[in-house]
Amino acid sequence: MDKLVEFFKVLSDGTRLRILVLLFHKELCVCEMCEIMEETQPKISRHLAKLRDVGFVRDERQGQWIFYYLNLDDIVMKRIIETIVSNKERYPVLQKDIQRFCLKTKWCERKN
Amino acid sequence: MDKLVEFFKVLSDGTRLRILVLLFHKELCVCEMCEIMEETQPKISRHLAKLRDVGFVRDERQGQWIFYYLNLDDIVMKRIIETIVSNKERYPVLQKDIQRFCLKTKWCERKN
DNA sequence: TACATATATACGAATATACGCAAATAAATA
DNA sequence: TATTTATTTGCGTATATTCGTATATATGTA
Repeated sequence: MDKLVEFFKVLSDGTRLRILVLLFHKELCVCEMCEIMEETQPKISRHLAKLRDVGFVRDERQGQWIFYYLNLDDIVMKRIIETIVSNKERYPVLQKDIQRFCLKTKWCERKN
Repeated sequence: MDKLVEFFKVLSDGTRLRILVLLFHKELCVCEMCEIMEETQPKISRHLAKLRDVGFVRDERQGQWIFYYLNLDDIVMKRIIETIVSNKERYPVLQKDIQRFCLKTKWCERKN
């Protein structure tokens, strides 16, 4: 249960919830998240560090950028994120993030 | 999104998660929860107060006892609890609570 | 090498959280 | 009314969380 409680602690911050929902759609580097979420870089970076520390995301440097990937192996946690995403129309902030994500034209270069 | 984040904040404490999972099965009074969860009464009471303050449970006095009911109208929140319950075998603490709940023989008297 | 860009981190301030213990309140009963 | 049982609450303590700002680190490029 501890891991599940830890997961909920992670989700109990709006910034981290938004990050996880975005990474559910696609891997993103820090500056892409800053732009999409309209948040400062240290703020995003700090929350990503927490997410990485508990293993819910993983990072991969590609040149100048560090890309973050959702890393949920747990089926319960995965289903929780899916439930939120499939009800995104009920959460304006999340919906707006996803909209900016979809409308984004300039992406940092992925190697793979 | 705020309400959802608030919900996760509630779930990010093991005691409250256990309470919600129990109340998902049946309404319970404070002393029944104390016995099932093997926790002190002030501890349970304080967490119930938080849950009531944010509206996730409601209370109803019946004589000497105050019974608490799960009060989740939100479909996303409901589904999250359902997901946890239907995977309870993966969470020993929750499973043990439910087991003690099922084996319980003496109940405080319900009026309705 | 010098500089720009991307990312992480240190630090201090403000705030929140959980807990144990003791005491207060409320209802039931002798 | 006095007592017991059920529940809540006040208080002090320890700890955790978030944020902004400034700075450090790492990589790419001129």
